Amino acid sequence: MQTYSEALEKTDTQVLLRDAGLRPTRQRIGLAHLLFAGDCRHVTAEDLFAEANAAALSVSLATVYNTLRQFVDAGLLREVLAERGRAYFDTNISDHHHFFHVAEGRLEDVPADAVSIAKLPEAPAGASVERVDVIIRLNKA
Amino acid sequence: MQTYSEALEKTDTQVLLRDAGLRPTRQRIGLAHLLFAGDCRHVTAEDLFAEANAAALSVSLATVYNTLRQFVDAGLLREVLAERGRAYFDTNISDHHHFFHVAEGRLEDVPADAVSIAKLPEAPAGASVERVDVIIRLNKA
DNA sequence: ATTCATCTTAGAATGTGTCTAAAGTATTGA
DNA sequence: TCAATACTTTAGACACATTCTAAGATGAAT
Repeated sequence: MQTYSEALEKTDTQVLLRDAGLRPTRQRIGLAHLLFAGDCRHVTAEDLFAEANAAALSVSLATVYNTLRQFVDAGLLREVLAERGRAYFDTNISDHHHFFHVAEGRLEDVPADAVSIAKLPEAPAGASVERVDVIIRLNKA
Repeated sequence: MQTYSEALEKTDTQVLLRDAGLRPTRQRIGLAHLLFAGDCRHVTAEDLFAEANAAALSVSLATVYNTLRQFVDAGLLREVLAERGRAYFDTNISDHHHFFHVAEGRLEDVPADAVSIAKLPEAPAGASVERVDVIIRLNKA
């Protein structure tokens, strides 16, 4: 049995997936639900895989990787590179920046209006700016 | 036979290493020479390994990795994370930022004075800012 | 020269992520 | 509703960058 609000959320998730050009399969719905249900989050593929298992969502690790990549390509997620050899996925796709707690390997959002970039160089000839990533690396005080 | 200027450079490299608390071994001297002889550069471990081989410097891949890490720890190099699964090492350790040409997988320096960050958030309690990385991601125009 | 700590190395191991090909599932059209 | 079709999922193999291990080599100090 599911509640009315859960049913609504599932429906919303299906619309989200369809709008992104992705078939709403059981796995994608479940993963999207885990990712987008609560507040904004920063997860690794392994994190999400573990969460899915814990939530009794049967999904393979390969599908978690495939799905994360599809969500990034569809603009539902943003990939953040903060640490050697591991990708983080951020459910907050609005314009913003990041703190990275080096010792803990943890990302934290910095609202766009907390950083002001007063001057940026021109893109070199033949190139255009896709995005400006600002990562503020933090140590223990 | 080596020229006077090469001898001087080798000596300088040895001083550099000693000052960094690293024994000036044949491998470290050779790699430092490759890295710091010319202009500022952005290399991967494999790049440097290939270059060493081409220069008839006998060194193992493990040593290239070890050495790059030691140079980063000693502040002689800066590690730049711009691409999933691969680390770049920048011989320019002065305060500056980067363009990243996504299609080519290539980094390009942006002088510090070409970017002006007018406002930055406070570090969260218990943390202090180690560095602010700005990466301007570029696509083909 | 001898000794000792440090360094290098080959090869194994790890960790993250991708690929393959076979079986499963959603969608479409009759 | 039922095939037919196209897309998905999956286990397991694979690829790649990087680190580890332990044994031999080298540099530094006496």
